[in-house]
Amino acid sequence: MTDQSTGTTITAVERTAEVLRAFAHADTQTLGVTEVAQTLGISKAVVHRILNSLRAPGFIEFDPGSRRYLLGPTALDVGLAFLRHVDVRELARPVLKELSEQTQETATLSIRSEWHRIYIDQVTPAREVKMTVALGRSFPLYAGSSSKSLLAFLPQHEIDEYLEQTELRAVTDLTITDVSSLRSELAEVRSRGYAVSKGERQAGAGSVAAPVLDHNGYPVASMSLCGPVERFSEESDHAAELITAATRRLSRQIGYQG
Amino acid sequence: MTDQSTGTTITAVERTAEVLRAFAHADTQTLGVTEVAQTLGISKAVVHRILNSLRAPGFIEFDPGSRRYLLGPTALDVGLAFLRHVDVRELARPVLKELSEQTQETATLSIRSEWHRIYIDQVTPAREVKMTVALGRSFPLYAGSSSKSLLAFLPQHEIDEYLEQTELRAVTDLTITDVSSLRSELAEVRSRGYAVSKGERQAGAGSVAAPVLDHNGYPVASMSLCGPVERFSEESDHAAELITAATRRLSRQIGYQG
DNA sequence: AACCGCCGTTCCACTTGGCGGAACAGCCGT
DNA sequence: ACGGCTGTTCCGCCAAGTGGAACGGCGGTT
Repeated sequence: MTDQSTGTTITAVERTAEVLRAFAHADTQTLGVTEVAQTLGISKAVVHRILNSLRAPGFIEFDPGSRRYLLGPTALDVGLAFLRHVDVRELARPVLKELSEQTQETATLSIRSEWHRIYIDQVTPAREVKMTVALGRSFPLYAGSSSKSLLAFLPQHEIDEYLEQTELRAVTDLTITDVSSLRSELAEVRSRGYAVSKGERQAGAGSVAAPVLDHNGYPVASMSLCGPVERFSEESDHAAELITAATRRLSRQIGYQG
Repeated sequence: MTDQSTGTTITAVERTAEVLRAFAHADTQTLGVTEVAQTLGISKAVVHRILNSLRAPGFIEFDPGSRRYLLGPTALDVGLAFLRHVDVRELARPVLKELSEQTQETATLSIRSEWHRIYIDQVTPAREVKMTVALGRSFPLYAGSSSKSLLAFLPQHEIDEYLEQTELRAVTDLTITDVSSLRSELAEVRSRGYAVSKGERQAGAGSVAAPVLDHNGYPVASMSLCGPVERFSEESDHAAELITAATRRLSRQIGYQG
């Protein structure tokens, strides 16, 4: 996807886009002609004509009570059409590649499936000692950084439900198996924005993971960087930085507004 | 709100709106210039310029792989801005009036508040023997058609959680107080699309209710028609028809796509 | 490899559609 | 009633937008 356009543009169309964006970014539901004109630095007459042109197709409505304008339901149609087509795996692919190259570690993408977590993609570095994960294989939602980064950002009642119904069986010697310790760890993950694991899911494996959040702030995926645990002592701060920046970018792309 | 515009319009702006709508209504994520031009009956050169103009502000993106265009994240921004300001009570008001006039019964609007249901609006007919409800008063989420129509359409795990923690105390002699009977009733409500109550919440009161679903398919409100139970024996099929049509319309207005 | 059809992109002459300043009409507060 | 502010309309002007056609690239077929 490229957003650099090189061809001819139409000023009236560009102004239309700016008018719609003004409504998207406004604190108030309604905007007046004069207000929009001042914000965008174009004449009232032009703004009025643009708004008028957007009324019949339903992008804009006029409130005669306040004599101001607001977004109409077609705005929502178009927005939801965008959502229907978002495929997080496709969006994440180039990001995984970039992360793996930058760190020379394995980058993974996981999603939640019911009360489990599944790896759905990975990019491994061109190096001999590295981690690889089994795509499609399911792991418990409490063990490892990818799991924790998903679990931590679920709505509280879903976390509670999960912790209530799940017996925290050790996956490795280092897995957190005590509920109140896990709750503390989840609070830490939320506060930091990313999760760290050193041998909790896979003995000898270190990893850093952060969630990809959707427009509802719901964690729809988790991205991680992982490798042999020795390498992760030195790299973990840098990896954390990269992974949070990458997931933040992806989150925005799928509509997250936090 | 009025969508009949009477002032001057700009052709380029109108075409922009049509281009965006073409993407919203397309079955495929991507559309080509030629395709859009044919659908809308305008020249390829114009379509190309419109799409190009919408790229920098993020409404449209170009996929160099397929050489086709798709909606960009600004489309979602604008759509979500519409959602931020939707007031279901305001949207529902004219519909409540219409329903009450058509049936000569009381039309109500309820929302869920935690594990309760609250009446937030009503329109009563000009007739002496009629129901009125206490706005703002809270009722259990299992008793009465409005409650059942909200509960039935919650995600399964929320239903389970509610039924697990709630003691089904009788509100009237006819209230369902047995969990498995209520589960059957909820399945019936989901299958039918509406709920019926005869004396379950209020002795002597009959009602038909259906949920208003948002863009996630989540029940954000419930609309009902209610009156003395004798009148509801004869009217209930007709009322069900009206209430489901009305809630379907409202649901679509707030982004429901089922 | 050459050819063809199709597509997105660019070009350019033409004309009318879009522009913007200013006037108008309506609304609200004093 | 008056004044200020807003949304709406008017109208002369010209450049912005138009659309047909050519161009360049891609993929499939022979």
